[in-house]
Order: sequence, then C-alpha cells, then structure tokens
Amino acid sequence: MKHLNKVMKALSDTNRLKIVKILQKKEMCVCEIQFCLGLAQSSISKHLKILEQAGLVESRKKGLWVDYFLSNGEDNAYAGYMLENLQHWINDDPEILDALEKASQADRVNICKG
Amino acid sequence: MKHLNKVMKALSDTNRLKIVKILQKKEMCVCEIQFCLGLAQSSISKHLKILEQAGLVESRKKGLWVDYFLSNGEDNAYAGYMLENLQHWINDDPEILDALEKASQADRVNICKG
DNA sequence: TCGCTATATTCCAATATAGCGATATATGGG
DNA sequence: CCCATATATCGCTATATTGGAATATAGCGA
Repeated sequence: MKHLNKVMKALSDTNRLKIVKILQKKEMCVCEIQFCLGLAQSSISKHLKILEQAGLVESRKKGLWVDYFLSNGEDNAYAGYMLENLQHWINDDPEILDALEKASQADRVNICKG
Repeated sequence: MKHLNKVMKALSDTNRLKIVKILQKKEMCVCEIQFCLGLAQSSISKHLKILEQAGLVESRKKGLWVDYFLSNGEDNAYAGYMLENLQHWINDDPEILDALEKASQADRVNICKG
C-alpha cells in the first residue's frame, strides 16, 4: 500500500499534475519546467523530487542541466498505470493547455543563461 | 483538473484506501467501517464525506443507519476509473487483508446498540 | 583555481490535513 | 413528548504540505 500511497500523494497536487502532463510532450530540465509553471526554482525541484520518489519521473544529468522525463513504470507498477491513465486525462483543462503551450515555447538556452 | 485533483486527494490517505477496499466487498454503515479501521466515529464520518465529495462513494439512509457504497462513477469519471483500478490493486496488502477480515465479521447489530 | 550557472537543500511562514472528544442532529420506540 | 441510538458537525491540537528566499552543491570554461 505504501507504493500506491506515494503515487497518489504525488499526483494529488495540481502543480505536479501539470509537470507530468508537460513531460508527456518532451523531457525537460528544471528551468524549462519552471518557465511552464511559474513557480520558484526551489519549489520545482521539490516537486520533482516527490515525483521521482514515487517512481513517476526519472532524471538524467546532462552537463549543468538535469533532464527529467517520465518513468517507464518499472520501479513502481502503480506509477506506470497512473502515467498510462494520465495520457488520456485532463487534456482539455485550460491550465494544462496553458502549461503545454508554454512547454512548446520553452527552450533552455533562452530561458537560462540570463 | 479540479475533479481529478479531488479524487487523487481522496485516495492519497491510507485509511480512505482501506474504506474503498472494504466497500468493494459489501456496503456498510459507519459503525461497521469504524469497526474495521479502529478510528473514532467522527474520523470515519469525515473520511466518508471526503470520499463522497470526490464522487467515490455514495450513501443511503436506512432508518438510523446510513449505508455507504461505492459510486458507479457517473458523478465523476475519474472516480469511476480509479475505482475500477482499485479492484485489482493492493489486494495482497496485509493492512487491507486485515480490514477485509474484520469486514467479513462486521455486523451492525452486534457492533452498535451498546 | 576562480567564477558563472543550473540544480538541490535548508529554513521559515502560511495553510491544509488527520485525529479525537464534545456536541448537535435525526430517527425510531415507548 | 421523551429517551436511546447512529451519524454529522464543531472545536481543538498535532502534524504535514506548500511556497519562497537564502544558501549549498556540482559542472563547465577561462
């Protein structure tokens, strides 16, 4: 039950739902995600940690940047099922659409280094 | 997104997960659920209200008792999907098994009235 | 090594949540 | 109407969560 509980807690925050939805489009670094959501950098980092510990996302260091992407569900089966569900869910929500729109504009080179 | 968020929040508590799992077996009144979980009656009532407002459970007055049962998902599609998922999830968890065992013994006439 | 930058962590304030006891509400029986 | 019972609500405390500013860490280039 612990694994399921972690997944549910991770997905019970709207900002983390937004992160999952934009990562469905492409993998992103922290500053790109920050650009999409408009929260402080530390808040994004914390949300990503919660998602990572629930087995929903994984990360890969790429020089200075850390790329986050959706997990394949190997680590936590419940996470895999929920990610599959979320492919089809809340695609019409205005806040999600807004975040996705920003995600399509997000480019780490323009966002950072300034 | 609000509907999904309510469902996720409702399912992000282990006691509420237990309630959903035991209601999969049979509908129950508040005192029977209380017997299965071992929480105060007011706490059970509050959990049930949260589950109800998320569209996961419904209730039916039956004299002094109020029977709670799983929703059919008409009210909130996300609730319906999650209830379907939960049919297959955490069935081997020891805490769930314990609650289910208690549920099979629970009989409102013995539990209440003194 | 030194600085610059991207990310992680720590600390703190504000708010939300879970739990319980006490009380209120509602129903059925006498 | 009055009492007993089942459930809901209120008031409170302890804990968890969220968010941000400040700081620490890590990698890159000069």
